Amino acid sequence: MKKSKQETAETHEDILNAAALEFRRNGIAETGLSEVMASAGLTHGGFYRHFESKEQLVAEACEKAFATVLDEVERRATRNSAENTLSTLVNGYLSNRHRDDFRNACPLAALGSDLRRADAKTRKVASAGFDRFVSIVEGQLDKLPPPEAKARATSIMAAMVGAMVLARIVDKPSVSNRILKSTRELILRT
Amino acid sequence: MKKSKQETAETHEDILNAAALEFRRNGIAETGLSEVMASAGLTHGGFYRHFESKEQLVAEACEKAFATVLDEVERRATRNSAENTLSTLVNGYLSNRHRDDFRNACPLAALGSDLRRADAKTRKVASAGFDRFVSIVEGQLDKLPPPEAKARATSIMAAMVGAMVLARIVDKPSVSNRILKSTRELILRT
DNA sequence: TTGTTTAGATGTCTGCTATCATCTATCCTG
DNA sequence: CAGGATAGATGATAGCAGACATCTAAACAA
Repeated sequence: MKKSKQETAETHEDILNAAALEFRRNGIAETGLSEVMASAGLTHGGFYRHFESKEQLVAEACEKAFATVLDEVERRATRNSAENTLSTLVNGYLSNRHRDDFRNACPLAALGSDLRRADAKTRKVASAGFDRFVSIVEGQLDKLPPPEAKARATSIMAAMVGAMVLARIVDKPSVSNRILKSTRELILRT
Repeated sequence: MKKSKQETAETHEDILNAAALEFRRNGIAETGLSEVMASAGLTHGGFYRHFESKEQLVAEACEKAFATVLDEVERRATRNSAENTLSTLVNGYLSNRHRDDFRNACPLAALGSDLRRADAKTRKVASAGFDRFVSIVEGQLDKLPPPEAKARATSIMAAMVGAMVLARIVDKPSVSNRILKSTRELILRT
């Protein structure tokens, strides 16, 4: 049942995409390898032809998730630079859709406390993802001089991630919506 | 090896304190019951004399952690009401000590993505803890009228939790410190 | 004091996990 | 086209998890 090189590469991507989704939705420790493989349409046995350990899968899946999400955010941020894209970015991040749909969810918010406990390689990936996210936000703050812009972008990221984490914990939809709304206001007030 | 009623109650508290610490430090799914019991100075067998399931332990341990942390925050917030206690509260939360020591860590930041996946009872406890935390912050915003104060307090909580989550993920201490500092500034700028 | 209750220790059970061995059918190289 | 290489399926293994049965010594009620 050997597959061609291209098919193998596609399978590798399938596994990564499945893992990136399942980890964000159900947590890293809570997601078994069989679950990931089944979600990719495979059985558990072929896993070690593609990855040497679960830790490596975690690192690669996080990298994939960051790349996908940040490419999309960057694309929308740089599309029409004349508009006020900061509010577009913030309103997109702090939206009900982002809260409820994990297919393009930010790994920082979806895996917050899991990433802290991950191995060094995964934390490196997460740190790089955070840095890139800050840079994108910073690019929307052209009114501020660079040193202040970086600090400001950093604090905006913190507020957005925290709001999303809390909005998903809380069990009353009205409170969840209030968290998102008030944080949009905190960030975007003039 | 039966113990007196008072000793039994003390043991129950010991288990709760051990669980509250281990869950925050290592995660809920990552912490086994034997680990909790050993941390409380016991063996795994006696567990079901005190709790009917791990889920119940999680709920009670979260409640305990919230109560301990919020009592302390409230105590410091209401001590000298003449001072600017908002900055005291924010600087205390967004401190290196809070980031590095899990013994009195805020469960919202330490268990962020774990709480979202917890059972209904635990999420209810977490939601109540969040509400109480917001009320305490709101009490420090006496310059604002009530409706705005609640929204503002909510966004401050989001920023603090997100900053703490990120400060623990990132692998460079300088970046971690920058996250805490810039978020203090975002919240406390006039 | 005597008999009952029970906190906690020891040990077991079932199920799930990550990891690996083996097998087979297909790809790819020579 | 022949033969080695390999993607993925099947199956096994070892370890750990939560949950529970049993045992015992001590607390308590009579």
